[in-house]
Amino acid sequence: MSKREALLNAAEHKARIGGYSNFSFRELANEVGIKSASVHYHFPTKEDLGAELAKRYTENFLSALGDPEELVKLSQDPIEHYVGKFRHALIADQKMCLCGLFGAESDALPNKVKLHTKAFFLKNIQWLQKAIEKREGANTTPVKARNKAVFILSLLQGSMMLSKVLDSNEIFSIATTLIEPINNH
Amino acid sequence: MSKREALLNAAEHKARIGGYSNFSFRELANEVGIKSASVHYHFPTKEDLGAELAKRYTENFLSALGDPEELVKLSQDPIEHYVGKFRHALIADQKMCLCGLFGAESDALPNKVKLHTKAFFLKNIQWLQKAIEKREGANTTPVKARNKAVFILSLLQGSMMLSKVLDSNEIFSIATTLIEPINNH
DNA sequence: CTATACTTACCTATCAATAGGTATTATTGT
DNA sequence: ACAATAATACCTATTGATAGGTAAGTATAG
Repeated sequence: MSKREALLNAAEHKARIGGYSNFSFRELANEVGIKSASVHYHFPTKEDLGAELAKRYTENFLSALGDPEELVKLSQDPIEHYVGKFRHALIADQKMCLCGLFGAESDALPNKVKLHTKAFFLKNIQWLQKAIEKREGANTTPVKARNKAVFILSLLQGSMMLSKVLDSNEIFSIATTLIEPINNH
Repeated sequence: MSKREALLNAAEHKARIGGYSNFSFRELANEVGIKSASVHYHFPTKEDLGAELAKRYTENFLSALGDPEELVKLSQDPIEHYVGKFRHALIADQKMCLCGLFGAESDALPNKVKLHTKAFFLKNIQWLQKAIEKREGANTTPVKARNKAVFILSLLQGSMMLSKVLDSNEIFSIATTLIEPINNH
């Protein structure tokens, strides 16, 4: 693993716990075994590092999701698939969604970081909208599908946060169980 | 207004934009016109200030909500009333819920602050549970009402965050419009 | 006289960032 | 093949700003 990757991994770990201000060049450098000044070689400023972090997170998340059309073709529920990715982040990683945290503090974020965080949400809404359109076929419209996408993403982000602060994975289960009745409405 | 109150107000403003690390003793002192060392007279440590902030926010929010039983008696929908408080925070204040932000970064918060943040969510779930029980009478159970409470609070917190990062109040409207179908389920 | 509400004057730690330097490894021109 | 060039991946040392926190002193009101 390159030092650059190691720096991003260390930064992601810390950012997913306490946000943008929860990682510093010094700490990251110590963790990967270089000097803090050398971090500036890979990332000129902290803003650049933060932007790359959000960008990489978005790319990894979206590529892990795959194509919703493929899932529907294989008779898999893409929404359940989607919820599973969030469940994994919460239960296995025991951490928040990086962009969920960045999103909450977005008004205090450097511009580049904010833009990449925004892109995460737009791309996720697009993915969900397509998933719902493919799953429900003629029973929905682009607007209705997009509204459901916004609803699902909001609920997942919110319940993830509640689960973290109340230290209870059950909270996430409760909230996500109530997604289905909405979908069938 | 006392300096103590002014400090809390300034801290709340900053914290609701960028979280716990977005306010400092120096900045707060400058804003209210005292020296940073004098802030320690009112709040021994930043942890104490943060805890008081979350505590005061919770008290103000709960007392602004009033008693859900009273609302039901006056034929008002307590859930709509509740959603209105969040809408106000987002539209009028143009800021996140303080505890929504603290909740997202709760694993990096000093203990006292984390505990008061946790209390905010427990008290809000209790309020919503009672509201649903009073509104739906024999049509619900304590468990079902609590689950709905968790669902509503998750959705509100999540949609508030999405609205902030996407800079669109419509997102909040879309997400909250979909609360009612769930309630009637 | 004494508690309240500050002030001045510090401290130590940490922050992101910069300047200037050193090996090591690739690339390129002849 | 070999030397010149340049990019890669770091280093030490330092800057100016900012962080939270402390001790000792001062003004003021009851």
